[in-house]
Amino acid sequence: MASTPHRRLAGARRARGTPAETRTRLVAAAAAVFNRDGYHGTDSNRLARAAGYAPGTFYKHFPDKRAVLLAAYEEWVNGEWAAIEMQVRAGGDPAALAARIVDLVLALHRRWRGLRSSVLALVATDPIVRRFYRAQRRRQLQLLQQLRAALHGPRRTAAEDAVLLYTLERTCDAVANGELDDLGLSRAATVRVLRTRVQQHVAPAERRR
Amino acid sequence: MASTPHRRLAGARRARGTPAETRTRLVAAAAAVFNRDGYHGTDSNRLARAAGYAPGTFYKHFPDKRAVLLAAYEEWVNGEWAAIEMQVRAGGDPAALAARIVDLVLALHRRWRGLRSSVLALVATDPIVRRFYRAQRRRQLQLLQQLRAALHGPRRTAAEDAVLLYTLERTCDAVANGELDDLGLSRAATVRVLRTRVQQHVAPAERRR
Amino acid sequence: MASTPHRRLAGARRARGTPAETRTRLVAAAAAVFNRDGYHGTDSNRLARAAGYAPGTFYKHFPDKRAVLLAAYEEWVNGEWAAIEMQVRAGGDPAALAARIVDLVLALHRRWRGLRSSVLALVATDPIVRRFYRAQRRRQLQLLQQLRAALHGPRRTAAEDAVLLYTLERTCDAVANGELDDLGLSRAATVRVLRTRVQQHVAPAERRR
Amino acid sequence: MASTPHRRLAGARRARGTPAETRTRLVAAAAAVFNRDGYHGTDSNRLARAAGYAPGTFYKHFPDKRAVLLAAYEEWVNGEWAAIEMQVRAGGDPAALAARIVDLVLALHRRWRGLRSSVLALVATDPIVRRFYRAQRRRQLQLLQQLRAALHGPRRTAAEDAVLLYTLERTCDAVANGELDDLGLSRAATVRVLRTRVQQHVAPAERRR
DNA sequence: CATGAATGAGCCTTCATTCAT
DNA sequence: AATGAATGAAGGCTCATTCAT
Repeated sequence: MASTPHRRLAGARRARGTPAETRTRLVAAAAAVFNRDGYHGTDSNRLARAAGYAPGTFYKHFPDKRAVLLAAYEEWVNGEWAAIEMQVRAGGDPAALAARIVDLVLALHRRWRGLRSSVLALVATDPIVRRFYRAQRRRQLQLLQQLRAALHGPRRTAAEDAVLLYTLERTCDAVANGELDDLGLSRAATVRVLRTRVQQHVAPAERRR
Repeated sequence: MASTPHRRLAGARRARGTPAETRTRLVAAAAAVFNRDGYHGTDSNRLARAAGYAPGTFYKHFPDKRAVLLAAYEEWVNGEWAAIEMQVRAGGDPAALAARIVDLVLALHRRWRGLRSSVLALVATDPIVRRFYRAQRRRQLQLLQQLRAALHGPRRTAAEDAVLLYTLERTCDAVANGELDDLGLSRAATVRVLRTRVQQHVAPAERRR
Repeated sequence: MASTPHRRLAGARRARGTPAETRTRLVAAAAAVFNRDGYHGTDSNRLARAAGYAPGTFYKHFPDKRAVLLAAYEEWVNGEWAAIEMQVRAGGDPAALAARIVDLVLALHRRWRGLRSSVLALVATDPIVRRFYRAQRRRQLQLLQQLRAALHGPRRTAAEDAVLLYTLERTCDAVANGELDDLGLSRAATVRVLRTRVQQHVAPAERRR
Repeated sequence: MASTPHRRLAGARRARGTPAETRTRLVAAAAAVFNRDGYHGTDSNRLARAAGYAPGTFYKHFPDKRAVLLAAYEEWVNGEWAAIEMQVRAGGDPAALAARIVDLVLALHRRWRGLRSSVLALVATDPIVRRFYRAQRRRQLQLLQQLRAALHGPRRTAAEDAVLLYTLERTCDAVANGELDDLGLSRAATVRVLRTRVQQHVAPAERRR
């Protein structure tokens, strides 16, 4: 009874779940913290603590700080695609679908603008983040093509697709960041412009105007 | 051990010019270094040395690192505007002018992509940089309106103007960053799309197609 | 050049004890170093190294350099009080007790003159140190009153108490600093004067002279 | 007329007075700034500017920052002595004289507490300041003896004189610093205690009480 | 698996001092 | 005599990362 006096406490060490669960928690917490404070606005200790772990645990699951950012971003991109695909499968007439997609993208950019900014801040200087980011873009382009095909939309060059994506992304960021409000522009009007752009790009040109 | 703790060898080599000249050198050097290494990739000592000065000199001219970034960015924006206005004054038919402006913006984004990225990296997290950045945007919108007026272009809403600017900016950044090459897209084709967009937005709609 | 700017060799040698132990070591080392070199004669890195730690460790335990000074000073004051109270409890006739207290205070001022000077150097300019310092003084005044009561000493006004404390403190500092030796005065004689002052102030006036 | 185009401006260089005047201005400005901000709270550039000069000028008149402090302090001590001697020469009965001297010392400590603190902050760590400070103390002791002689006061040992000086000085500092107010003690009562001490020490013991 | 004390390179900034003009 | 631009060592503090437990 007194033979293993330390055992009980030592044995009571946290074992809060499988490694996968821990990793998931770390990524989720990191996403939230990056989103709030920015990549350069936190440190890895804070990320670990936000997930309820000690600093060391963080480095058991990620080689470095950048790695969680990438993981969080990947999760985000996957989520965005899944949501868009769900909308596409939900069907509806092209105009309505385009509107729903714009709204969706906008909402996600809004919710995760800080995380997105964190990624962008590294894309310029970090080759690995850059490669990762562009890989996501490639998949995005493919998705757009599939979407157009599904809707029996018009032929578009890859360049046109890319410009549309940039327009959508950048404008959504602007709305999400509050940049438009700041400029005294109407958010609603801008969203309408965006919807039109997406529609015209993606939807079959039924006797336009 | 106390008394006068810093009996340094300090000294001053030369007085290489007026404060204005020094400031100019510091801003120019900072622009180049930020452009190459990114805001978070250098430090104020390096910026000073790049301009040929000691660390202390830096702080005689700027309260902190952010301040040079702002100065460098302001210089850049002014330069861009001046160049665009020069093109506008040079005149020519709208299509050609639009093309020249797109080329110009593209070249400037290409040359200074790192500087631009540095600013963007801070816009998300630093309120002062954000305010500064948006003030520039406001002026940009005004310029665009003037340009359209000068060309007797069509009526556009402010939202449309903004979306055009975002499209132009983001796509130019993408080209400048090499993102397009990376995606296997033709830079020339993309530029052509951009030119068309700008033309249609700004130029009088003479029997379009 | 960016990516991960600080891929350091960082590491941790050992976990040499509980945070409380580390803190204690840091305070003790800081007391010694301040005592030797003065507050403005060292820096936080040196304080950490003196305790056997790296610079970063210091800031895990104190928000800034001033905080250790305060901690070290508090420790010192507590030690002085404890020692005096021990003497009081040891009892003895008032004259002898007064003498022992003066000797004690003197010894402590002698041993820690540099630390005391460090605190005084900040009291004038740093509001936080000032508040702290005066709080200690208040407790000192209370202690003196209790001492007088315990000895059934004469009534004294608070002003008289304060003047006695100042006399004791300042003269002890002078002796401790070697100021008296420097002035060619006899340390023993001065101590005798002090003892008399304290005795007369604190002890019952049995047929004085 | 055009032969010496730069002469006029170059010749118009400031020549605001003799070196002695410049030095005096520098010392006066330094005294004021040290008094307000403390020795470690300003820098030599600020001292020069406060006197209306450029940084370089400062070092034409003083070998280093410490030297002005010493000069300012010396000036202060001389002023205090001169004032006291004036009071002594003004005569009057010993009790009144003692009161006037206490008031005088108090007023000067009050006015220049920051300057005094600056000196004290260095005395502990800087041998040169220490030597200087103690030389002043020696002269002070002599003055006290002369004062006692002039008043036909009682014999006192040098140790007693020193303790009186310390009491006077430290208590005046406390009053000047606001320490007493802070402790909830009456300034007037404390001053009365001080006056009595000085009187008893210096004045002939006419049937005391 | 998790902990968290410890690390130390390095960033930002200050300021006593110099020297060419 | 005065100037003031320039200096650069060093101080305060951070944070990505490690490793003994």
